[in-house]
Formats: sequence, C-alpha cells, structure tokens
Amino acid sequence: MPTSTGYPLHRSEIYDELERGDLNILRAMLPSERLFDRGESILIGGEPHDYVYRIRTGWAARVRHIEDGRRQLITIFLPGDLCAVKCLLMNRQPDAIECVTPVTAHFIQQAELRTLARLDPDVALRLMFQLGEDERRLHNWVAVLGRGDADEAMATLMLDLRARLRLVGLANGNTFKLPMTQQQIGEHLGLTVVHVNRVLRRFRESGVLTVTKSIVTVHSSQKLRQLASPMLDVFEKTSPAYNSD
Amino acid sequence: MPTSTGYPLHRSEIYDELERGDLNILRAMLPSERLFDRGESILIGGEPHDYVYRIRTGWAARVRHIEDGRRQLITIFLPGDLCAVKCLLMNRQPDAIECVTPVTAHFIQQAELRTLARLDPDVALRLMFQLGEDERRLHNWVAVLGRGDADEAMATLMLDLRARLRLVGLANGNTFKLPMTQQQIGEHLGLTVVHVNRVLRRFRESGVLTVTKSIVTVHSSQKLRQLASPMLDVFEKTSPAYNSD
DNA sequence: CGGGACGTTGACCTGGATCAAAAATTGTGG
DNA sequence: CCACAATTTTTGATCCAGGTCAACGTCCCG
Repeated sequence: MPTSTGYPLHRSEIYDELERGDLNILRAMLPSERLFDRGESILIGGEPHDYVYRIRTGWAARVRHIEDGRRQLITIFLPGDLCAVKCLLMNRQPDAIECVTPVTAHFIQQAELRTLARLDPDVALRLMFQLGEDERRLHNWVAVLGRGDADEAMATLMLDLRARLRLVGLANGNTFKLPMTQQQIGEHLGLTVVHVNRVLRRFRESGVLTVTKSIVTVHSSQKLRQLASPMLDVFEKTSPAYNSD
Repeated sequence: MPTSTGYPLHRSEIYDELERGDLNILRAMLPSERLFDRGESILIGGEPHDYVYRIRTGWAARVRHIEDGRRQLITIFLPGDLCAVKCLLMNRQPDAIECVTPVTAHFIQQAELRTLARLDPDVALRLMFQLGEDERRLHNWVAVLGRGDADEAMATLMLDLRARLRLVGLANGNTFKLPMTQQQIGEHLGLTVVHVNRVLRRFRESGVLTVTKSIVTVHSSQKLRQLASPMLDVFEKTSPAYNSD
C-alpha cells in the first residue's frame, strides 16, 4: 500500500525533497501505532494536543461542533493522510478530529517533529506541502459550499473520494467503500439527512451511481463528472484519477 | 503600521522564531514594491506564478471563477497578509487573486524565498505558520458556509474583519472601512446581492450596524456578537480583538 | 427477538433565489 | 461645476431548493 496520497500539483523541482521528507517522517513514526474506535476522538476541540498522526487504515474527519448541536465535517481524512499538522503551530484549535470508522494511525510527538523539521529542510518542506495541499482542498470545498447546489456538492464529493482512494489503492474501477452514514454525508455537504437521501435516490434513478451497504457503485462516470463539472478545478478536470473510468 | 496580522493562537514556544522569520521575510521583500489597480489580478487562476506577496495597503481576495459565471471569494487578504504562499509548492492552482481596491504589495521571487526557507528554519516556520493560519480561517469559513444562515454569516464576517483590521491598526472603536460591494460580500458569503442587501437592512433596522459609503458603523457589538456567536470558535469567543467594544 | 441505529418516503413550510425596476452614488469628460 | 453613463444599492413580487416534521421500513447486534 502506498504511504501517502501523492503530491498533486506539486512543483516538479521539489519532488525529490518531498519524497525524502515523507520517508523521514514515516520512519520517525513507524515504531508507534495506535488504534481508535469508530466514533472516538483522536483529538478534542479546544484542547491542546501533542501528537501528529498519519492514518494507516480507516477514515477520520475534522469536525466542528456548534453549540446548538449543528455539526460540520470540515475535512475527511483517508489512509495516508497526515493529520493534526496544524497543531504543530497552534496551541489549541477549535475542531475535533473524530473517527468515522475504526482507525489505526502512526503518530509522533510534535516537539520531536518540530525538531526534525528544524534539522531537516526536506521534512519542513513535506509538512509545508501537507498544509498547502489541505488548503487546496479547503478552497475547493468553500467553493462547493458557497456556490454549489446539492447535486453538484454530492457529485463532487463522490468524485473526490474516488480519486483519493484510487491514489492509495483503495478503489479501482467503479466501486469503492464509503463508510459514512447519510447523516455524516449531510454534515459534510451542509445538507440534511433527508435531502442527502433524496439526492442519492435521484442519482440512483438517473443511473449515475448507487450506494448500498456502504458501497458506492458508479454506473456512469460520465454523468457523474458532468454533474460535478462546475465545481471541479482546472487540475481536477485533467487529472487521470478523476477522469479514468 | 504593524507588519503582520499577528500570530493568533500560536504556540508560545515558537514566538521568537516566528518573529525572526517574519522580519527576515519582510527584509528580503522590502526593496520591491508593486502597485495594482482595483480589479486587477495579482495572479491568474490556472497559470503558474513566480512570486509571493505581502500586501502593504489595500484589500485583495482569492477568487474562484466557475465556468457559468458564478464566483466565490474564498479568502479576503488585508494589509499585512502574505499571499500566494501556496504557490511555493504547487506549480499551478485554480484560483485567481484579485484586488478589491488598489493594492500596493511587496513581493519576492519564489525560488529566492524557498532558498531562504531552506537556509533559515525560522523563515520556514513562519511560512508554515502562515499556511496553518490560512487553514484555520478556512475551517471557520467552511463551518459558516456549511451550517450558518445568512444573518450568522454576515455577522461573523463583520466581526472577523473588524478584529483583523484592529490587529493591523486599521480599525478602532466601532468603525471601519469596508471597500467591498454588496455583490462581492454576497460572493464571499454564498448569497445573492439582493439578499445581502436585505440582511444589511435588517441589521440597520435592528440597531446592529450600518453600512454607508463603504464605512461600517457597529451600533451594538453585543448584538453583533450574539448573532455571530454560533459560528465563532472557542478562540474567537475569548479574543480581545473580537470582544472589546 | 427486541431495541437502537440507519435509511426511506410523504406532506408541508420557509429562507433565500430570481426577476424586474427604480433610486442613489460614483466616476468622467467637457 | 454640471450632465450623463455606469455602477451600486434598494425594494417589491413571486418562486423553488432544500428544510422540517412525522412516520415507517430495514438492518444489525446482543
């Protein structure tokens, strides 16, 4: 299994440094491993935290809890993703990171990683790249939430998950595992469960894709891309991970 | 005028490094300065770009152009902000950065800044911190767009702008300059101009704040905070920049 | 085999969009 | 300083995507 989700859009002149940095981080983390249950919090909003993680198996999410019970899943973490990098720099941060499924993760003490970054510019660059890549995804998601309608948002999410899972070898062809409840999908898309359900029904009825028992089957990549198209950025429109069927 | 928007939430153990890094970046940029007109693009979506900027005066925004004419203002850049840091790492990126007002900015060649970061871990840390801080704001904004209603979004924006302007000495008391059209505000909040106008009218009529000729006058910080409250993160709820009247 | 998630569907409601048009403001050249 | 055009703000009337409420079906696990 690949160790990272790749370096989409990276500047080619820094590829070698990124690879070395990635390897060095992975090496420093390898001895450690921790198991989290489904629903367990890897870190809790508002509290300081001392570790940085790399998800090995399972899905997690950055979750914003709003006082009146509303929730927003801000980011989905898949295997290979580094998470809580931001905590290297901030002494606390408002969001929790919660496990969508059981999760196994390698981890490293922040202080140690900071030292590593200080001694090894490749590591610093790799961390910077992770932050940049997270930012890129967030930019996309802001555009989706701000300007997309429900169909566009759902289609974009599905394409994005499929592409990312392909990069780490967890999806091939037209099928992938989606271990999120419709409630959680709604909390990520800014929709209610009820509406998520209706959108999925329409997708099913119009032959776009089917979700059964946490398995997504894409029946028409072409239709799916067409639905998501306005929300895809220039890069995604030409990336093989998005476009191959 | 302060040179940066501060290091909200930074880990205290890295403060000195951040300050040194900031100064070193500023020093490397100082000889350069460029003027942009209102509406001009600092960088164009989809194209590679070679510079990193620090806004000295004026407002800019990261803008996502959707093919059918929809637009999303993803982030607002104020004086003191570094922008296009992400381009250090990515060879192209989908968004434009456009000037909301005339802008003067210092700049530096990316290659030079990368070298600087490589030689000086303080600079690398400062850049990393900028990425982390951008991410924090984006997380907030995802929550606002995903879960907030129009009043909450508007109130949150106003509080946020006031707090950030205060940090760089461009707002004091209850008044600040807001050089965005209602159209642009809508493109940032995910609303139509028409609805932005109605929300502002309600705010005016209920004694929250008034916007006249690009000047915002907050009549009741308390009411404004109350409206925004669900969208504010733990940090913002206790920050003096948000809470002092 | 009973209870608690989770998914599905229908009936109805509402926040914000859309369409259209008028008023106010800003900028521009003479 | 004024006239005129372009941009921005404001308001009203109407519509609809998605929310809310309520119920029922289904799957799983102890």
